[in-house]
Amino acid sequence: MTKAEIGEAFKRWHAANPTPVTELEYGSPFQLLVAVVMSAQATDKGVNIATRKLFPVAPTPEAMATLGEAGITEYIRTIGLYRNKAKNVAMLSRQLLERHGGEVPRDRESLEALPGVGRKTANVVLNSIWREPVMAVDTHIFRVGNRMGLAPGKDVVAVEKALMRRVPKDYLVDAHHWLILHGRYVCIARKPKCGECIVRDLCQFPDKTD
DNA sequence: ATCCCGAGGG
DNA sequence: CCCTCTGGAT
Repeated sequence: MTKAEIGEAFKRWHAANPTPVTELEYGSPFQLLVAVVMSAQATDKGVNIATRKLFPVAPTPEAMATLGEAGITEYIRTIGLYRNKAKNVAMLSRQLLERHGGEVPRDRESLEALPGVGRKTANVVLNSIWREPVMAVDTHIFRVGNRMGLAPGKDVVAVEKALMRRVPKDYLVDAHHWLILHGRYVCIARKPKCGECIVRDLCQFPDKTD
């Protein structure tokens, strides 16, 4: 895609959805952090079903640490990788209390030092809570970036760098959510709905049969 | 490179 | 049945 085509694509996504937000349900930065950790290789819908019961019981790092790994497990058994996630969320809550006064740190270094938090999750927190211009590249964005020719790359870091370089500055903060939603509902992994795609004419691989 | 790991869709 | 879902740690 050319620079002009990329600008046009984001212009359309912006027009269709001016203020995109995550579909994860949360009531505080802490809850967003926990929800994102739990969303690894799982659907937002599935995470929301679990957190709707978990967050009222454990809305804060204090309550979550008290609930503990075993307690958390009972609420998230229906989510994939639940053993790792329960352990990470319990440890992460204790670490927030011990090192950060129970607050979610704003810098990437501190975030990535938390158990279960890697580059992608740290970027989601920085972007969703403080609207910082960073790109969290997940399974959807990696696929869309490569499939469209928007941001080709062999690994997620390569795609992240390509997006940071190619997405127009004015659209960078919201680009994460537009790309996620596009990947989730239109540019689906198995069978992309090219017939419903608003950027089809800008894409390098539109499905001609659709 | 491998493991973790349930639910939903096709 | 197989693939996918807002990955991270080893």
